[in-house]
Amino acid sequence: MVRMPESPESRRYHHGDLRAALLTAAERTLRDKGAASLSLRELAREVGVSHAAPGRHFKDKQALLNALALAGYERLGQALGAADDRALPLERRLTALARTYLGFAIDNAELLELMYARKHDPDASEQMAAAVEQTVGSLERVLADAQNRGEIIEGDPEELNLVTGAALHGMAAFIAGGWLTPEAALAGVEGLVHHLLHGLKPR
Amino acid sequence: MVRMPESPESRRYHHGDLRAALLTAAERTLRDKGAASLSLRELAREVGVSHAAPGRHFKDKQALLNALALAGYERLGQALGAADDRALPLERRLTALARTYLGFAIDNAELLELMYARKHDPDASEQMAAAVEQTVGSLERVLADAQNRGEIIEGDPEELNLVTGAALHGMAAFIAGGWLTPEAALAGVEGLVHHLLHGLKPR
DNA sequence: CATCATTGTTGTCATTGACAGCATTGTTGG
DNA sequence: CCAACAATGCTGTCAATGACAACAATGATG
Repeated sequence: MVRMPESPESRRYHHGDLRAALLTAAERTLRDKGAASLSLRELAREVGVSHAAPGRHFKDKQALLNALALAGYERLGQALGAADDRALPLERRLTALARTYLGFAIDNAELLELMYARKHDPDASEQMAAAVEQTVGSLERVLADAQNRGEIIEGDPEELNLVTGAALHGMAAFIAGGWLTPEAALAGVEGLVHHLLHGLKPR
Repeated sequence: MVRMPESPESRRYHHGDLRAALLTAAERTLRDKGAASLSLRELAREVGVSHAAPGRHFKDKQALLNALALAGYERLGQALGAADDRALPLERRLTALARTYLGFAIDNAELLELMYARKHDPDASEQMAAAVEQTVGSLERVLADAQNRGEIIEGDPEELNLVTGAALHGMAAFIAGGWLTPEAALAGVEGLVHHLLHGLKPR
């Protein structure tokens, strides 16, 4: 009396792609109910497996979160890469990049918070580092190009990356943290980039 | 065999100032072992009270975290206020402010992360909002003064606050998140402020 | 000093993450 | 074709935790 499939496709002993299913469910829960109320057992229930099944795919809860964050960075990196049009004039190019980043922050506030909150597993961070690099790389590329073209000042690229990155990151954090509404954020992008490029001092 | 004080002053039925003791212990734990491993019961043990005692002072765990964050904002706000010298020329004044903020981020990385991660209790946020306002206020004051003196461009103050605030916040987040070492951060402050004021475009 | 609000205490519950041991399935080499 | 064997799931169990209820000691107040 054990083998009694309740619906055609459910109840296979092997789920097929549990890992992916868990990640998907996790991200949905994250979006709906926040990172706090993310429980492995709850996920298992949602996906329809036993409470210990997730353990086969994620060593512990942190591993699940790491995977989630990694996926986030990959999507963000890809979005940024796709949004970067080298043909655009600097200010518009940067604005487009910023808009994309902030858009991601708006649509994935909770996820972004997760991504920021690294609990550096020294091994998981290899992949992570690569993913992060790809997101940061987009910005670096824009600035490097601009520097090569003489559109922005010379000087240590690291420093320029830092300023620009910090400003973008700060905005995104404002959004993710709820200090800034999506509307206000998007409305401010243009000004943000402008002021970054032109400075606050009168010319 | 119940009433047997193990040391002179310990073991009073009423702790005297449990609330404060809990907050202190919590902050220490936060600093040492991170926000994740912060348990009410553990705190109770450290302070030497029963596992349910904290419940008298904090409705639930989140309330404790809120109180912690609030205290953080108060300290930060005070530090910023104290560091702001209206007599200083703009760039130095701003740099001093930034240094103070980043210093706080360095010394209280975990706490800062807590402060960013608001779970808006609509009531607790009144006090919180006031505390936040005080920290943000420092920056606003500097920029408003500068604008009055014609040292920076005119235009919507909100927008200027946003850019500057985002850049500072971003740096602090980099520190709190471990992407930036304290040394690198402090070394970059000067450049950050400079680039903010003067812009990235050549003059 | 009798009453009552504060503040602690013990006891209990459901939930959770982690792990151990076993069961089922899929795969691979003989 | 099938006998290992690896992967992947399952059930059972544990200790820790947050939350709550009922009760006890203390302190404040009229």
